[in-house]
Amino acid sequence: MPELPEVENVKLSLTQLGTVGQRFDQVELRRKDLRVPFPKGLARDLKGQTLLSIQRRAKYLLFETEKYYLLSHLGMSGSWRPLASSALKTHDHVILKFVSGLELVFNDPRRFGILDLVMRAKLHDSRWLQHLGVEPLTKDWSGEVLFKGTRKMKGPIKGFLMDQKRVVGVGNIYASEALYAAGVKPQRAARLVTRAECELIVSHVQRILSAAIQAGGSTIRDYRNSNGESGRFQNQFQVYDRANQPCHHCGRLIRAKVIAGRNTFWCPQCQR
DNA sequence: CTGAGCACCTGAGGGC
DNA sequence: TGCCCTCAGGTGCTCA
Repeated sequence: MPELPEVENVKLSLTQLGTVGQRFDQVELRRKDLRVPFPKGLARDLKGQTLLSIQRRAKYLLFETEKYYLLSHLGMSGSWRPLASSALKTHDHVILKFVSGLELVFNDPRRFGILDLVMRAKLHDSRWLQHLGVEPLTKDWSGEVLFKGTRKMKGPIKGFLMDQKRVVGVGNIYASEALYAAGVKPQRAARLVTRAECELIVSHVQRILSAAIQAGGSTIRDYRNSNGESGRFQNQFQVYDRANQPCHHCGRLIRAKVIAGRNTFWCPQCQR
């Protein structure tokens, strides 16, 4: 489900619910694990902590409290919603209850998500964050950084963009979309991408991620923000999930193939 | 170090 | 209607 724009929108919608400033009360764990076991003492430690902010690092949500960060990764199918008056559903695995009575439910059918609690000082050394690369929407990322980072890389440029150790937040949708916009074939060896193309790729990744954030993210099947709203950026896809449909620019049929382990879409005419 | 393949899990959709 | 197969927005691990 979620790449950077979707996680960013979950962050924004959770904040809009008025969660920040509220004090945690009970935390209900309705099973013992997701991809990994819930940390020991999660419920006990979080109780009484005040939620100071909700941040995003890569595709992780960071719930900041006085002593801890609660890390949440949505995996492929995770979502947060207020319980309000709605009934519990299957795959509702965690309920964060606040003193005010507000309750946030984490639902994740495939259970590829992660929930972890780390001490504030150890946040960036945590097993989940320590290997992460640069944030794409900051000045720390540039054509020069991409160019230098790819010079010895034999693998496809698409795989490099999706590798969270290199640059974070770009997943299968936005990698295909950005490479189309930049005119670079996704299967091209990263080290053969020119300096000028690196500039183009960075600017298009940044433009597309920003536009997708503005559009509320992309909903292919089931993505919803925490207000239950779908994204709208899927209406602007140029290549993703458009195999055998005409390119909006040249009319050639969009091709699809597994590259870097994931189904990948490109225009054989517009991308070289 | 790199890159490929596999594993983790459920549900939707297509073909028969 | 039901069964079987494939595929899905992610990422950590193992192995060569």
